[in-house]
Amino acid sequence: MAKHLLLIDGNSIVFRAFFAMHSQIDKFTNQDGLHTAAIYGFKLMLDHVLDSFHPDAALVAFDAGKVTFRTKMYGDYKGGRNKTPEELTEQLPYVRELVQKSGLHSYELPNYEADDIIGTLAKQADDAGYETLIVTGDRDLTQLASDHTTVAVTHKGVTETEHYTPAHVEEKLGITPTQIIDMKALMGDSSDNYPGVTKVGEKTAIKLVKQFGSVEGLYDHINELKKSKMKEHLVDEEDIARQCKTLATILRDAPVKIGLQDLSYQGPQTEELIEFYREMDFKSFLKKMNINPDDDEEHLSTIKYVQLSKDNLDQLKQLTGEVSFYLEMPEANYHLSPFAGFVIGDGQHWFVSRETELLNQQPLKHILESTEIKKNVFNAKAQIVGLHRLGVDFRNVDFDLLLASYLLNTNDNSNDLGNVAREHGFNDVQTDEAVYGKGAKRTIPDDDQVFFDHLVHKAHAIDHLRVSLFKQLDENEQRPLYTDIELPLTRVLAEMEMTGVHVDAQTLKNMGSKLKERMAEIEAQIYEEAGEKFNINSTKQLGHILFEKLKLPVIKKTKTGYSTAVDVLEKLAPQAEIVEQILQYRQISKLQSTYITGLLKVIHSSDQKIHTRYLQTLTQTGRLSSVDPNLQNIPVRLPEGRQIRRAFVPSHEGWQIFSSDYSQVELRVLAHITGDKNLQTDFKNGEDIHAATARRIFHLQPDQKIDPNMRRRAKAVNFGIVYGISDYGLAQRIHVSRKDAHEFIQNYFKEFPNVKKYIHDTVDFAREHGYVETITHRRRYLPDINAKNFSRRSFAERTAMNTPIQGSAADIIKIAMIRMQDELQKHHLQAKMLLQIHDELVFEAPAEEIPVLQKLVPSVMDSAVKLDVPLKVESKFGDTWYDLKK
DNA sequence: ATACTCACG
DNA sequence: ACGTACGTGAGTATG
Repeated sequence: MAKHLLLIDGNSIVFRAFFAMHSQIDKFTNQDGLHTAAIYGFKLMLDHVLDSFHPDAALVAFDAGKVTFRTKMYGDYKGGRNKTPEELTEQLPYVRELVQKSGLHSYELPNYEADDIIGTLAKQADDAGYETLIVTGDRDLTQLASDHTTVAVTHKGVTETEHYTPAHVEEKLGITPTQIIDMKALMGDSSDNYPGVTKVGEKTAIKLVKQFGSVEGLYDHINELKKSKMKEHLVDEEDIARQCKTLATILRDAPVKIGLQDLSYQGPQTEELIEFYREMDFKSFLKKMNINPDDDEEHLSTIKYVQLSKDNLDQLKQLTGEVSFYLEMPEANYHLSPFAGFVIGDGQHWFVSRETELLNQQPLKHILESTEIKKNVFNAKAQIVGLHRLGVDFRNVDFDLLLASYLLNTNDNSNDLGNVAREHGFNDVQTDEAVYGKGAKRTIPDDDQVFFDHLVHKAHAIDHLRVSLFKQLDENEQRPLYTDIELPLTRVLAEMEMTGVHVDAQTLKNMGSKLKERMAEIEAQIYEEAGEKFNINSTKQLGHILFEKLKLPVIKKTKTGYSTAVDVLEKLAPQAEIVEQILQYRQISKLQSTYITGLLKVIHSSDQKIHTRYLQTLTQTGRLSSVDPNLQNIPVRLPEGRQIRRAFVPSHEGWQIFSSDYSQVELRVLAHITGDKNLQTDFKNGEDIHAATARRIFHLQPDQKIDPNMRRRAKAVNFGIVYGISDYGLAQRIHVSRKDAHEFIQNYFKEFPNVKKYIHDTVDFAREHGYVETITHRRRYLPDINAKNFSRRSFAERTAMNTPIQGSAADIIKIAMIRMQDELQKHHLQAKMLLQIHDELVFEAPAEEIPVLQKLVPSVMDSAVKLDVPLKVESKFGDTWYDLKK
């Protein structure tokens, strides 16, 4: 068998590792304050590579210094680069140490780059019949790919790589690996700072290389090119092109003083590595080696506690001030989870028990229900629901660690108390995973000591973090958001979840059997057309049938094969009958699996209701989400799917479903926060906003009729503005040319100049402060806003403009929900709020209350906040969620 | 576990 | 020239 050689581009991997983890740079420091993210990332990459590639020989090549033969030849080579940050340079010696202790050789050569060392040794290896793997963060090295040399380029982090073989290069660029040199010579390289030929980019470069084979071939036949600007540039800049080719060429014969025989890989020096990991604080690697990372480190603190039973409950009478409380429910779904135990205490005295029946006994029940005694918790909604199931009405939550942490930073959030505490610099508590295990092995420990100790540390963490998180909320001007919106909302959501929505199982079952018949018919037709049976749900098998057997044109690819998504199939539908049938099959199978069997599974047998959970601390924008099941995506757009809503019925005879929704709330928010006079005028005049937009951007006369197609386009532009527009995206959506789409957008900005200004200002604000805000000071941090990578940065820019809009709309409905719940109580209504679907509230109520709701609900919703434009609310009601009528 | 597809606002 | 709209959750296939 051929020998295997591993060549690693040391500097480029270190750079990649450093910047991949840059957002968490301060988390990766060891006890001496040394930054370790790059070392850590390098080690991750190393493990990952050695897992699948078992080298007989291995080398990590480093750059020897700034000066190389290339800089001597071309002074600006790699010029203009930012200075390497100190946090990175300090890590380089340790990376070398890691390399050596991991059993790999390292090498550098004055005057040459790591690339040249790799190119030279890869050539020697090819000649000697080795199989070689090159690992790098630098795409330039793909020019080294050959039949026996694969180049793995790191993708996102450092462990995800894209493997370049000559075939892969051919597929991606349509040229051979060595022609990459010619391509780069013509197009230049901005990061290495050499220019290439003026106005020649990747597309043109590839075209020329394909046509002439190489830079030399091009200039031999330059006369064959038609007269053009491009030709002039090529002729004028021949010298530049030839020089760039030299710069772009990785040497295959650098004067390296080592050979393949010097590179044998013997595996890691385990003892020394362990010592090194300890020094670096790499606990996860030590754990992988089954070594306790804490052996010579501090343990968690010892906290004293008292175990409660029915005989010593009286001791709790000493708790009269503020308490921290934690009821442990091992399963995520707190509507159903068993109870494992609880802890309560005031920071001085802690009490624990597995006997959750005690919670319903005095004086414990009194403390939990008291509106005098403040409670500190982690995830108040779960605690309210859990305690409700135990017969306790949990009141007066003051501090919710999870909720406060989410408001401070939506990015680094976790549902685990241990993780959240760590985010805030408090390490004296373990994660549930560390104590209970994960996956199938997850279990509450039998050992009282272990279990109670964990509970007490959790309560202690809550108690400890209270002051500092409140302080941070104050500093961010987020205290009212927490106190007046999110915390009261928690109780409203808990009540909605506990109320649940009544779903008629028989209706679903009847629909299910009809769908099943229809599905069998379509399935038979599909097999007929295809000439064989196959799994229609398998995109792989379906791709094979459509694109290989039936030879339909490939419109779009995914990273693993052919795309068979709706937009693709719709384009193919005219060409083959089978495609339409597949679309139908998909539609029905989605309804069947997600909405018929899916919903049937989650109807509680006790009350015939579905009790979803709203996640209040998940989305990046401040919206809610809904799980187990998701009741925010019940079909409505297509008539077939809409039928599902027939199963959503009131829970009492003679009651009705009532629903109110905000009309165009996001665009109204846009009109408000941009202060754009034209947009505000259109809303104040009560215009059909998409029609009004069409009138403006297509310059129609006041008396001119708006054809539906114009309105449709204007609507798409409005959506685009809210989402962070691009001409390409808009063009795709409304099937016009990119040029036309561009013009629509330009017209829009001319007509609504303050919208344009807002977009600019918001992105600017984000660049300067690193976050954006909604009208209630809800924050979203955008670490990528200054990213070097174009697409990451663009994405951050789009979210910068979208988040204040989507997030403010979320703020508004949250305020409305809190007031709504109050009003229902104040008016002694039996009506219950059941669902929130982003801009819509769904209720059930006795028929006689419907007229009351018709006035009350819209008035509460449209006055939730005062904007510079009116908020418009529309209501409907009916016997089921399907039958809603105005 | 990850990718793909598709349901909603 | 880059790579496309923003925010979610769930079911199925497959490595």
